[in-house]
Amino acid sequence: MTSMDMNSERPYAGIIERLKEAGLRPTRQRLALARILFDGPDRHVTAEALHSEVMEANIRVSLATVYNTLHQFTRSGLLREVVVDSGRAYFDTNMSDHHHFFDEDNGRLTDIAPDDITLSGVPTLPEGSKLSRVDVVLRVSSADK
Amino acid sequence: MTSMDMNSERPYAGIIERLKEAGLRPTRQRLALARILFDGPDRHVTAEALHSEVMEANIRVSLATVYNTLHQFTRSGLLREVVVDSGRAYFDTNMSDHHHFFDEDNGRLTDIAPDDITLSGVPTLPEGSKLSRVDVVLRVSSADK
DNA sequence: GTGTTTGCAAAGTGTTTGCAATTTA
DNA sequence: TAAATTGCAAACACTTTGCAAACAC
Repeated sequence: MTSMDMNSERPYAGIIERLKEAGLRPTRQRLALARILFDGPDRHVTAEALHSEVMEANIRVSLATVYNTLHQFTRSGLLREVVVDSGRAYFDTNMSDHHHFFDEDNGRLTDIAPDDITLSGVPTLPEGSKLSRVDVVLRVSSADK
Repeated sequence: MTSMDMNSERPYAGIIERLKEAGLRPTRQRLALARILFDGPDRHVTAEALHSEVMEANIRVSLATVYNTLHQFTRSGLLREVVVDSGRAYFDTNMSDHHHFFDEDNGRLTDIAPDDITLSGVPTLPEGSKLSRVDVVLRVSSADK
């Protein structure tokens, strides 16, 4: 008995519509990735990690397709990118306004609810520019040994 | 004796001591880079940009040395890295507590004084981790045409 | 002299792209 | 069948590294 009983009859219910709404054909690869990403609680993934995960589920998806899909999902508003590392891209399924802890030792991201932190007095923007987003990252080290 | 004069007679005055204090030999390459970085107002650079700049000054420094030097300076507390792009590293000569505007259209960083923005109510950290830094990035698009 | 630093070129990492083959509608 | 999507392998951008030659003290 697995914990996925409630999904086993119509495993892609909802997800198919979600992809269609985004104008993306519900292909085998996109469905597998979307299911990993959107079935369950919010997640933070890198392309490599998501690729490993989908492979472990015995679904063959190329790494190139994982990259393409992550960007399509981002463009469609299903994901957002979180910049915390100058060497790799992270994606977040939580599209609501919030911030992050980033553990520099293990590369793990954790959400911070917007109520848990307050940012006030946003300064005047440089001439002729418009604010597209505010990112707050609390960098921590886990130093766990 | 003080090293307060920034005139052209002793172009490296101060910088040499600064490198020595950091335990770094004042080589031709390090002096040239340090001068570009620390003579004048605070700056934000990428490795490529700094390399171009030093080359324009007719000082031959390899890109590998620029990378190595940026990291040595960072380790020594002369620079800090600012993470705003998942594809390249930015370095900031301003070591005091402050935040940034990042223009996503032209890759330009601008400092925000800590008084111009207030962050309150930092949440409890995950179990067993310690805060190493708080980064606030206001992403803007210049959309200048 | 001796240990440090440099430059080169090669290697490494993460990511994107061109295009033929495959799949979807 | 027409258009979208995939996978591969090659190309890319940025960064790091091994090592012999050059340099600083």
